[in-house]
Amino acid sequence: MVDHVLEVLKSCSLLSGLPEAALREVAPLARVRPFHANEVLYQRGEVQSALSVVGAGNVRIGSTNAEGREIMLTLFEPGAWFGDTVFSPGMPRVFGATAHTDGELVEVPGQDYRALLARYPEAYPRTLDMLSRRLWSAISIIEDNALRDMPGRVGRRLLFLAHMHDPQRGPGPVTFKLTREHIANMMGMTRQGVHGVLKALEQRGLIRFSYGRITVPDPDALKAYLDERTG
Amino acid sequence: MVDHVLEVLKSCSLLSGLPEAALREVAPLARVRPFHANEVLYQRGEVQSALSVVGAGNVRIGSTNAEGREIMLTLFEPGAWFGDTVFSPGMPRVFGATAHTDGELVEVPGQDYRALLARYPEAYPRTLDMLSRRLWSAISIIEDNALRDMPGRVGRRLLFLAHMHDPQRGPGPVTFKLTREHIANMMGMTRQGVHGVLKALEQRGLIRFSYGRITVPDPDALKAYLDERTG
DNA sequence: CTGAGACTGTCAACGGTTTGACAGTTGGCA
DNA sequence: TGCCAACTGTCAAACCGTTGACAGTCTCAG
Repeated sequence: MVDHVLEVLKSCSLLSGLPEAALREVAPLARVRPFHANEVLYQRGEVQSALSVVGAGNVRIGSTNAEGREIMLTLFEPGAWFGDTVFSPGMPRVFGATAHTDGELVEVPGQDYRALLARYPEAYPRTLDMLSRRLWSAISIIEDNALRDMPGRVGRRLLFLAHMHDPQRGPGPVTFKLTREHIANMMGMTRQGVHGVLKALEQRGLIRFSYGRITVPDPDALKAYLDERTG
Repeated sequence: MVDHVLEVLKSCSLLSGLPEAALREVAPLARVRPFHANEVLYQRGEVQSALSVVGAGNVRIGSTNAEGREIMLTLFEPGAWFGDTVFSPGMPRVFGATAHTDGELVEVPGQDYRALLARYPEAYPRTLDMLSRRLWSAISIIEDNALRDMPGRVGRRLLFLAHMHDPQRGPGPVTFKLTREHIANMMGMTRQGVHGVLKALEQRGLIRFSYGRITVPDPDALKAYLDERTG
């Protein structure tokens, strides 16, 4: 069990600045939490803080507005970390997390994680680097929303997901288990609007899709196309 | 001179986790850089990394697309810090900075800043906290863009600016030196579209504006109105 | 293998935003 | 003081995405 936790923690880029000995220290403090598709993992407003690492399956991060419309911010793959309040203890959670598929979470109590960092301060720079990169990603999305048209926004968001999916930037195809509606909720568009955009991208051979799935066969080609388009 | 630099550094929330002794150490290494309105301070792609603290005046952060349309992400006030690559040395700058008014920047070389943190590791938690909060702000904006309508987006962005302007959340009025076109560039809208939204908000007494200026007399009232509206 | 539920494709009508254009206003600078 | 450049208000037409609706397709559980 602890070995399994250790494997998951090792796979997490946020923790890769910590020596293995440190991970061995926290592994026993972590909790494994299996989840089923569409289960609510955290709700906005909860005050407990934990660092969650996706051990298996996918997790949607997002929130819901008063009318019940869900907005999805991103989709996390195994190895991804989240827990927006881990670095700001005492603050209520700003975003919610929902299981996208079956899977499991490894949760390190925030206090233990922070104590661990304090004991291994050499890991801080890496931690700041990871947070900082996540901030860039977020800001890039804001930027895209402001100055791209709809096909540009959707295409770039798919690239963003592809990058999250496989940070090593392997040039191969990437497939997501996303419906039109998921994408619509991610972009603040409608299902029908997404349909039109995806159809156009498909006709250029830049994406392919089937029932409940969408694949980017060549992320670099998609990126080249998007950069060429001004929009 | 060094005293003046020290004052600016002390005013910066990112550095407030460092003891004064630490700030005294870096102050001599910092460079004061006066600027004039609309001067380009940094361009996207530059690789040098520095932590910049606004000493006086306002700075626009943003970027430009291929057609030359500028998008503004935020407006920084004195005491604000930026320098997106400070925590990820070697990466090219992701955003550009332009002087919005006359003013001055205090620049600490990234290397010196990172070395200082390493020497005073007790400052790391505060640093992570600040970065983390900035990430929330960014994600909140993405969220607003996806699930609010246009008046909701503009109103919330004004609140965001008000918060940046005065993080102590004083309840008083806040004034920005922004044209309709600046706001349009910030929101990815047109000048005319912004006009309509602002006019509606003005009729409710939630904002006031004059030539090149816009003021939010009561941020809390604006927030209450926006929360009441679902959009 | 079969049915129910989830997902998808498509259409017309509607509505809100942009486009483009122009005149009026403001404020700073000579 | 007067001028010019920057900023603002406003309008109609064109455009694009949404709304709402419905039938068709796919998948998986039983």
